[in-house]
Amino acid sequence: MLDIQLLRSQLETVTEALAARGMRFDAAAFQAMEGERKSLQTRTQELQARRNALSKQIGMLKGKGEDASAVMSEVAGLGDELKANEQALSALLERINEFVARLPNLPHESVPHGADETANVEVLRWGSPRTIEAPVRDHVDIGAALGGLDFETAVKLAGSRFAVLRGGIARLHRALAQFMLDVHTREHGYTEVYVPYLVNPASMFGTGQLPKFEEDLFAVPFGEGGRFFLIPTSEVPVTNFVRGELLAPDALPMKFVGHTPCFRSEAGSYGRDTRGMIRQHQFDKVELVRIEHPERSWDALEELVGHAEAILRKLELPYRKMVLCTGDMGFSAAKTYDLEVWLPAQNTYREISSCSNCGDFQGRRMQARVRTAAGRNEFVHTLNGSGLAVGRTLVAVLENYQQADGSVRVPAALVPWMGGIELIEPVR
RNA sequence: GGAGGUGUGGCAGAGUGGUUGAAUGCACCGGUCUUGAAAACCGGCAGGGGUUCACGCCCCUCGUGAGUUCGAAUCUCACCGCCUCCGCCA
Repeated sequence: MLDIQLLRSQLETVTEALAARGMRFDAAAFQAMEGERKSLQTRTQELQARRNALSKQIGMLKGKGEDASAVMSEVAGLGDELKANEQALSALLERINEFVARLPNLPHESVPHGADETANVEVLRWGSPRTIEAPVRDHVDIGAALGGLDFETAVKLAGSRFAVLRGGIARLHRALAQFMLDVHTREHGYTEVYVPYLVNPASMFGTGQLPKFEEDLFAVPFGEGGRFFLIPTSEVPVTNFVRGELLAPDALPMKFVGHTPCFRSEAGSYGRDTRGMIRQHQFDKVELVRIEHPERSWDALEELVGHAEAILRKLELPYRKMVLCTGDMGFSAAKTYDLEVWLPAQNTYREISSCSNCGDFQGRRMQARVRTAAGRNEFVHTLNGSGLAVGRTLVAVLENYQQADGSVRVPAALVPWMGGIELIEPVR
């Protein structure tokens, strides 16, 4: 959520910044609502002040045993107008709030300008694609040959965009997640967390999925009129740890790593990535989340990306590091690095991690603050990044480590997590 | 599922219709004292918003939302969380 004070005082600057993100911001509509709010609020508060003063008088008079009926009838006359004003004001405030809640975060000054992903900037390329003896097969064929990747059964069980894994590939999938968790906890200082996969609407608001992106989520009705949402990323439950909290300075930074399934409706992505497990309704992800002091968050972002990169390096998977341009960033992000892994079958790099600093955007939505040394309360800065998307890492390993005989080598760093297995062979 | 209790500032904890946004303690900040620290003492200290050049004035907030009342932390209702007991299930 943007600071409404900023909207009031720097309307032009904000409008420009949002335009860079491809967001058409109706400044006139906002100003109209604000003008109305101002007069309505002033009038309402005048009436409230009058009522409070008169009521206080009644109290004093009655305390002294005097007659208060004249004052009482005067204050009674205020009732209708006051009530009407209060209702109009709260309705308007709700409208303004809803309006502001749908505005995305402002890009950091270091973010390149551009309309879409073609304007993203490559800042680093690591590793070189190994030579694979022709023909190069994609993970779907590799998985089918191994008998470990089964989309037909998944369709029977659930539908398209789901997968069933078996044998060595299922094991590989588990090993990858465990490996990532162990590296981040042992080597990068993150605290492992286990969290709910269903969350309430307030949590979804806190990280920015609601109110604007409800169609991307799976909802589960519960109780009378209540509902849960399936998390689209563990960023949601983990970041919301601090919702509504006023934290002591020494409580920060908080560094969490969680492994959860993620659920996305993928509404609007109908023709895209229909083959294989690149884009699924359910996938596992190991997520890094950091709650930071405002002045530390930009350093923290660089660290965080490095932690995600470390996984790719240990697995010896070639990747490149991109800075997303203004037009390609997510709703809550102030700056985002994407890590893209080399997929030989697609002969290109594909996103496997997205690491963002959200600044105070989520902190303000969550009302999560930290008491600074100066005694002021500031909204915390929040960061999150995939470290990594497990399903896509599985795809990357299958494709990059495929061998001519149809088997798949296990990356050396992963062998201990595979119980010593170095080669994935067909399921019997 | 049934019965009862409870939800107040960073924390603990008073407050049951009227000059209470809220006693007190702890924590925190400033000062006195001290070579320094501690202790003691003095002072400050909830958040958000409106208005003002400023001093200030005003409004809202005691889990959330409705309601009663001239006036609600205090009364009523619903919801949410927590605690205890009973039942049921693992």
